[in-house]
Amino acid sequence: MSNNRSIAEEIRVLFETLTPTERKVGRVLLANYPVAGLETVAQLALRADVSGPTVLRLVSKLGFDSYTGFQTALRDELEVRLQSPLVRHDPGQLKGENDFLVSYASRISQLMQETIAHLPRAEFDGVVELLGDRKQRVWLLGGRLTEPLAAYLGHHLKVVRPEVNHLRGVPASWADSLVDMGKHDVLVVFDIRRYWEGALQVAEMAAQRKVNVLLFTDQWLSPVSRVARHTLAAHTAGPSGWDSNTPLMMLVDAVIAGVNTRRWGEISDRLQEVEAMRARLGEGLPKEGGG
Amino acid sequence: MSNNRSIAEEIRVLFETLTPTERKVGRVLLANYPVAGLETVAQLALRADVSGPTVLRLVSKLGFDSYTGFQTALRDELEVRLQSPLVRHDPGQLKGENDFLVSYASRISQLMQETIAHLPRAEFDGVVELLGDRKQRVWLLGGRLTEPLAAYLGHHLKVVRPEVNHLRGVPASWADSLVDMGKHDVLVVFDIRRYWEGALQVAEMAAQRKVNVLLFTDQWLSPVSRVARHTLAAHTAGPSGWDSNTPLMMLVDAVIAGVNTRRWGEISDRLQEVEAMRARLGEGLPKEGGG
DNA sequence: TCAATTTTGTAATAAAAATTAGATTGCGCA
DNA sequence: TGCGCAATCTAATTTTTATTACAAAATTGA
Repeated sequence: MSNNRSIAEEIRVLFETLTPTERKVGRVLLANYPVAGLETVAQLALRADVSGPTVLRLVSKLGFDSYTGFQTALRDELEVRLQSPLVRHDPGQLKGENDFLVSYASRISQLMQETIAHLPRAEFDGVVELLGDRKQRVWLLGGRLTEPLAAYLGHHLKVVRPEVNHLRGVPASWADSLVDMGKHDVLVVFDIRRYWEGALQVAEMAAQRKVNVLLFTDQWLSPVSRVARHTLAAHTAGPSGWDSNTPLMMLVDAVIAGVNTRRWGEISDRLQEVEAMRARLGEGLPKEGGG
Repeated sequence: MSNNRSIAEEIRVLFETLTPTERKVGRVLLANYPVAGLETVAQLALRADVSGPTVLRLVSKLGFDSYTGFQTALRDELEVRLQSPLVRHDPGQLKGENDFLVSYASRISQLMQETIAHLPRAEFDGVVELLGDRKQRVWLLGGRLTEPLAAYLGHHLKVVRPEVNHLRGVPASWADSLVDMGKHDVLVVFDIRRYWEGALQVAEMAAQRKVNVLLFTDQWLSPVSRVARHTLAAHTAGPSGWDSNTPLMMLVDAVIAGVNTRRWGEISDRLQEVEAMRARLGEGLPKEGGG
């Protein structure tokens, strides 16, 4: 209205000056922009869990003298946006304070692109192949910071295949598992700087027993790569020195998507079963299951 | 109503069978899809130079029993379209494996951009502020799939501040912790679809005790957002695709980065410095090499 | 703690919209 | 030419929706 800022931006700018409930509306609007704003006042109010008048007050603060006017503006914006096929996000348009987040994201995007560019396809395929193979047993091992990633991968694999185990607790206890492993086992190791001696030892022992060792690591390659059948390296050096594990997460996500997509035929049945069970169990505990 | 064809397709299919004036409406609708359909009957009628009832008749032929229902369908379509579905388990889509990784990465990049673009800066600041405040105690709570993310955040926070706790085990045991919480506690909740009832209950109880509830969620906003002091929403994926938690991970990473250096200006400047240096050094990242 | 102020929701009201009924127009065909 | 039928519009009606006024609740500051 007043200026040429988009309504979304206007919301962000005003955000701090809004009352708590008005912020709720703002959040819903931004999180589902702009569709949420095209609903009726009552619907939007319901979504945001506030009353109608609160929605109207926010719209008024945004500079519109009627909800209809607000919607018209949204539609006009949308029309322009949908015309040009390449949506221009114009990250640089927001000046000053938003720089940090925006450049953070673009930096990580860049890291992700690098990660992909340097990743041998054969390695990726090999990993997907092994993890999708139901005749293999899967064992997951993570370091201090990568443990969560291992758990995340485990959760997703458990949905689509049996025999997914997570190595936890003290290293000594892993021997029990290790002694039974052979060429029908896959050991997935996560190891990034600073590399962890224990991981190398376990991986070496496993490799000796013909276990298929898969490695998720950073671009400087954990020594585990020497014994790994396949290695996936993510570029993790974040901005300003500290590491970011987001690119590694993307690799994990990509592997999950790869397994799911490639094995879709096989897993779709299993997925429905799992869904049904989960529904009956009433969306159970948040805790990891196996071990 | 009808099948799973998009409304636009439906119009094209029916086009031959339409009366002359109804076709006018159809043309306007297609030419300005779907925005034209989100206007009022009268507005659309005016655009197409027909009367209101003609519009209604077309809508009726499309299989809707009310104009409102038609608009709802349009909005739903639009919602899906605007959030760029990630990986569809469309077997035909996965032709060249090479494409898979590249397009996967670029889609995730896009999701990350969207995430950032929709994120109210005040929310991010508020989260960093609270998590960086050493006078607060921090409690982490994750759902089935987000538990690892909570753990990841926890690991990093522990490095830079005391009093970081992870709520694990059965929900009942959380009561022990909950009873001691107050306005000097921060409860960080991770909750993405499908939302978890337990998380809401805990968050509600916590909020009642004046605990600062922080929420990491997806763009559809967990109900926890109703009681959360600050909400960070990541754009994950479309309903038909596989969810990717990478954008959420990026948010976590960004928050960690923010907490690590509470001084914004320095980060921002440093970031730009690093960028500039990198440009001048021509991509000076270390190549892969043995460890 | 209590009063002042802001925020928020409820419920009544006004406005606008969708829908329907019936009249009118336009068109093909004997 | 004029009858019959489909297509379309006008205008009345009903329903939905936005809006407003006011009361309740929450928050703030002393």
